Amino acid sequence: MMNLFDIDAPALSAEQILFGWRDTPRLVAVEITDTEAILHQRAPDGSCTSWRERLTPWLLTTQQYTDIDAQWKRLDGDGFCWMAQFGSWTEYQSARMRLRDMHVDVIAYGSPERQFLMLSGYTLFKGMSFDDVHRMQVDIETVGLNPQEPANRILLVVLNDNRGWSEVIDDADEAQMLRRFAQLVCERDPDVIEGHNLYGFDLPYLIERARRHGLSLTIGRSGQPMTIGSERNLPIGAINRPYRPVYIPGRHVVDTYFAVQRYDWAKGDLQSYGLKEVARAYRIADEERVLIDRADLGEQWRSDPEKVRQYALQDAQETARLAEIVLPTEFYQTQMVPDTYQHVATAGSGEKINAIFVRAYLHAGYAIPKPQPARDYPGGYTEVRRTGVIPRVVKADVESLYPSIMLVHRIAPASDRLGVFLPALEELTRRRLEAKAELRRATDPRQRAYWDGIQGSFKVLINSFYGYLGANFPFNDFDAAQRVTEEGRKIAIQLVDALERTGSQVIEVDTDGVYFQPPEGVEGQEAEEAYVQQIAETLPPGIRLSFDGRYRAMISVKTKNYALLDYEGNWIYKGASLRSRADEPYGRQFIAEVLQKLVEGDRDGIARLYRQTILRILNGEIPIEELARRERVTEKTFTSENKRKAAEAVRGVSVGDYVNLYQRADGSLGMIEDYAGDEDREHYANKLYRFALRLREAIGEDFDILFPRPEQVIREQQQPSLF
DNA sequence: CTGCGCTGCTTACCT
DNA sequence: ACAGGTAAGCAGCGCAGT
Repeated sequence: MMNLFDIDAPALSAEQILFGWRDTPRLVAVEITDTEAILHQRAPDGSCTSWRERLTPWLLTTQQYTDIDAQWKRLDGDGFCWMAQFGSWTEYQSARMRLRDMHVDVIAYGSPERQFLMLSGYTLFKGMSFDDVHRMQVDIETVGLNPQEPANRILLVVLNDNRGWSEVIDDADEAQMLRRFAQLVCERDPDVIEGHNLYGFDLPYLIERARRHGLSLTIGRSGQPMTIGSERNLPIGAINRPYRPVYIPGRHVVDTYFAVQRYDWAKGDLQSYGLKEVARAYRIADEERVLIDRADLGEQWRSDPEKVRQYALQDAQETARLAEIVLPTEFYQTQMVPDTYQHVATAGSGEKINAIFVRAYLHAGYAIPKPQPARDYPGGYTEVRRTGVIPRVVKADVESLYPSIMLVHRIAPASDRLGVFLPALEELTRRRLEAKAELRRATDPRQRAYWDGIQGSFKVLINSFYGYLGANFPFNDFDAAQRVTEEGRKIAIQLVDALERTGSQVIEVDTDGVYFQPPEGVEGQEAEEAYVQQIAETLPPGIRLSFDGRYRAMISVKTKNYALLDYEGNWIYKGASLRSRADEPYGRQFIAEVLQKLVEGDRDGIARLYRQTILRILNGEIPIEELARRERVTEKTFTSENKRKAAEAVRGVSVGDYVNLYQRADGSLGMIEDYAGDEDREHYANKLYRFALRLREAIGEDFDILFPRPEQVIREQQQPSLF
């Protein structure tokens, strides 16, 4: 048996820190028994081989607990400096329970796959591209939404894979269908199961219907059943969504419904995450898409089963194309992170970096430090210098500002005794530049997709190194994080000075980017790029400034709130006050129209639009969908005093869902599904005024003339002779 | 009693 | 369980003025 600590482990190279020290290529799964790990390897011809290795579950504590039966090892350093190793997963779990009852500090990962990969130095998918693994899409169509309702049977199951195979399973006998489903999955033996809302619908539905027939869906790689795990949280940027994962031992279950939300988080392009809408937005919908209203699927199935089959197959194929957009980043990260693809696709980026660090520390026999307690520290530099309509605007930004600062100034956590932080960041940066160069060279679409996936997986990790410093992780360091932002602010100010010294008008600076109007004489893209290059040369070594866009006009409203009009006539809105998805559509529409007229200089048009909109609201001419606001139902919705009215309206809606609420004339809130012609028109007229107020700084002195209070608009309307 | 400004809490956005 | 900064909405409070 391998013993990591009795011999001096050789120091890891930067590549080994990032990818693990085992070169074994093409591992597609690690499957766990009580005492063993089964490793599955897929050869280029598609055939699979497997072998077994010993599993030694482990946990870390800050002191030795001799009454816990384990092999205890002292790690070098402070913090979590004792490692307990166990002969089986059962023994590990009972020890973990005991330590939990003792309320002692412990690092104990609940996933045996992760534990095995961390200690062994293997990672999955080495040397493989996204399409090399065997991916299967699953989609089911049912009579209803509740599988417990006896009549709500599964009508059909569609299976599709990336080897050009598909099958639609339907049968008058539901049990027979379920058996066929399990048989086909086992025969085809996929590595990855993909689906849209798999965790929330298809897989739990299959499990429940099988249970009703006394069947167990044994579709694991070695014939184990599919199971539902306990509730976890999916980090989607700053918010968390509770969900219950489904596990199929030896395969990776990935849900494109979750993946697309993570993918869209920073972009915010999508209004809805339903498969049809997403497929349309990403232009991957079938050209001859069959559409069916799911409410009467049972009826459709009776009258035109072929149409339903076609519809379901298109769903599965669209899911496959969606996966190719939203999942490669997570797939290629799995080549680095000691965890399964399924976990990588649902873990936060800080957690992934942490797993890489901890793996390297344990390999060296080093202890894992305790995290520093949280404290606040200042962040990026933000300033608005001009508001209103500004023509001929250029955007320049510093590429990878914080990672560059960490590399140039050698800023790393003080607790990083082994020195993995900067080498890992350096290696990621170097490899990303390489991948981007390959991407530029490649012409074959598959090659391009591969290099783009690779560089994207590096980018996400690179951008998370700074955030890691200021979060609750073992190697956090708030002093280091503060030095990074301090240096960033200096550079931003230096940039502004250089621009203004050379005759530019700076409009807005935010952290690492600046919008400005270049000096007279700098006309056209070529001249603008040369000018940015000239400014770039005034910045410190290792800090790269680049041209990042040019606009016919910018309407600067408030910090982090502005609209851009490009030279093709497209608008880009930035900031919550201009583009919040929560805002009432009529207000967003109003703001968009005002901005358009503002850039055209049509002030009279703005005044007319405002008055007409108020009158349309008061006359009930605006549909309720335009008046309602979108809200996310959270735990807080039901516990916070601020949300009392909303809580009453959304009773029965589950946490995590979005609802559309409108205000009734009696002041209460209602869901638009229950709309009864009782909206509070006065409230919506006043709200329009508040939308206008958001643009006050951009409008300037005319504001009160263009936007009188709604009461006054009404008075003028009643005395038309005065207007 | 009403209206106003303030605080605290929450969400949604930007880099 | 990557970060801080900004805008905006709502409820509740105290205060001033009626």
